Amino acid sequence: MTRNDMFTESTRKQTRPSRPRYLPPHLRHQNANAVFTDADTPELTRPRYNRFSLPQTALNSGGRGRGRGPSFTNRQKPNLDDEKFDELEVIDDTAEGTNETNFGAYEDIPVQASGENIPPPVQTFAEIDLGHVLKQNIKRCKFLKPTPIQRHAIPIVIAGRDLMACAQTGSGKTAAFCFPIICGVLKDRLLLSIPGGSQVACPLALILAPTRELSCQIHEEAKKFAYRTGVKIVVAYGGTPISQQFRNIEKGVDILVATPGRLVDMIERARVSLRMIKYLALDEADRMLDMGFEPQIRKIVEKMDMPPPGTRQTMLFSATFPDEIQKLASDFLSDYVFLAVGRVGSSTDLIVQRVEIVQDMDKRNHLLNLLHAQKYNGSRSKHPLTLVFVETKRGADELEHWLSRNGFPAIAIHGGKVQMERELALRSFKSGATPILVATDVASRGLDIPHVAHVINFDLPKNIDDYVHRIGRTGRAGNCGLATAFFSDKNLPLAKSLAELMRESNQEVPSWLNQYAENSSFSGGGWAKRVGGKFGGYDFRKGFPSGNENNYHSSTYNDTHPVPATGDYYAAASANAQTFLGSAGIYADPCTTSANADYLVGRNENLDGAGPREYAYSHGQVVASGWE
DNA sequence: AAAAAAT
Repeated sequence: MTRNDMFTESTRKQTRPSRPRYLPPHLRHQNANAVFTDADTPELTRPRYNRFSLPQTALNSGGRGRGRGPSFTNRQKPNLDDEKFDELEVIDDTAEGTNETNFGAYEDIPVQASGENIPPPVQTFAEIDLGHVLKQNIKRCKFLKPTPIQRHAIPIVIAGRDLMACAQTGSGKTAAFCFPIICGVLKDRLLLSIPGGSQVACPLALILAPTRELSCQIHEEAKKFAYRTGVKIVVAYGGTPISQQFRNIEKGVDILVATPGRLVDMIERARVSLRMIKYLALDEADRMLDMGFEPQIRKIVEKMDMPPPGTRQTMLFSATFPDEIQKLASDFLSDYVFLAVGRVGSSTDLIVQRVEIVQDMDKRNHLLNLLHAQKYNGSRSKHPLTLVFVETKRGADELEHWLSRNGFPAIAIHGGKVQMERELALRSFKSGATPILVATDVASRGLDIPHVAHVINFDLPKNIDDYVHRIGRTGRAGNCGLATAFFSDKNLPLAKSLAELMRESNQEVPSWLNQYAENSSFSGGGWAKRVGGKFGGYDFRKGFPSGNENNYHSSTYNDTHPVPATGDYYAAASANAQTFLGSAGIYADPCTTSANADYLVGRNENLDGAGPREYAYSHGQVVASGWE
């Protein structure tokens, strides 16, 4: 089946080229700090291309294959005179396996930068002093022009600055941090005498990722970028024997790519030391700093032997950067630049988002209908790759079996499977052998799976940021994709933020969803309020983009005790009170009480029928909720 | 309440 068949008539309507050029709200009256958009790009170098004509073009391109853009491409033909290189699998996150990618879709994307003395962006790779070998590799990787994140981030990192960047995985961000790291490692190795033959490995750079599969993916890419530089890159993650990974490390390691648990293990066994770290990169940083991960990351970054901020370079990347995560992250950074790149292939026009009301008991049948429609809608050879997200591991297994029993070859991936099964599932999906992958959030972030045509949120996530990451698995590298969500009663808390997100990305919002959103007292998906509009985030050092006078962010963000002595607070003395407030980006001291409460944590109320929860209020509005 | 990440 072609992409063409997957889109409904209403979809076509939305993607008319006549739509006005979208400008993110906070760029409309822009003056503060540096803002670069393509308006800064000289007219001659700008492509004759309008981002908003892309979906239309792509949709009508059925005869020419899947959603490709117009005739131009930023890709060269592969350089075939280098056989060994070509043996390496090319899976950089800006590629889609084909040699043609809609890089034109990147050109029109605004980039916002804030911070002190921001190094200016470049327009070409030639302007950056990366050295001869790296330039060769850039050519081999068929990168002709840097993507927006690369144009901005690479000069910042080369200049020695710390960086917090909001950018989608499909935007070329892996290369954005790998090239300057490899370049820096090459220079540092000349200056430093690395002890040889030592039992303990001392990498110069550390790249951390939240899942094993993602660390593998980054490793594969980084190896390609470092080809023939002599820079040694090793990956370390759990679920697989540690002995082989030790052997890899013993051969020397300049750049270590790792998941947190296995890294801590190796450090505690004194096989790895972080004392030589000059570069630290956290991929999917918002996940790395969420409640479950933060202590481990803090341990690695602050309590082992890693040099402190200011003596190393730290880079944080994520598609979304909630305010409270930025606060945590600023502990790791020194005088950093904040970059926000407008989303590509995530919640932009390239992904058509649909929401349907489906109650839990009807979900299976509804899914089957969708899959049937997909199957008989012109598909002759292959079923399009469909990624189905569910809430639980058990739910994933059950749905896998149920789909298989009903004639749809499906395979599940979740953290309850052993690593071999996980990798098998991913391979089987990628190859098309099992064109339906049922996944938990293990697959929601960072993974680059080419040609995912359809993401189905069988169970919607609690958090709008997770939704953004999940649908970002389709519409990669400038191609278009479809995302369908099953919205049930349980998802009421998400109504408002989902409607907002869809509106921002020029999607048709069903009237019932707007109705739910209006009636909802929830300010932002239950856990955390999203700010930043079209961007994945907004530099929290500037405060809220829209005038919320009642916030404590801009003035106190780096204060270890940010609660003002005379603040009007009330926090219930429940164990989770602080957590809830923290999740909403609000700091509260549970000992501080006041009759004039700005923030109040109520216990065990059942506001939406989804079960009793705790709620945090500000002036009568729910600002956070969660289970006790 | 769930998921991920070490054994």
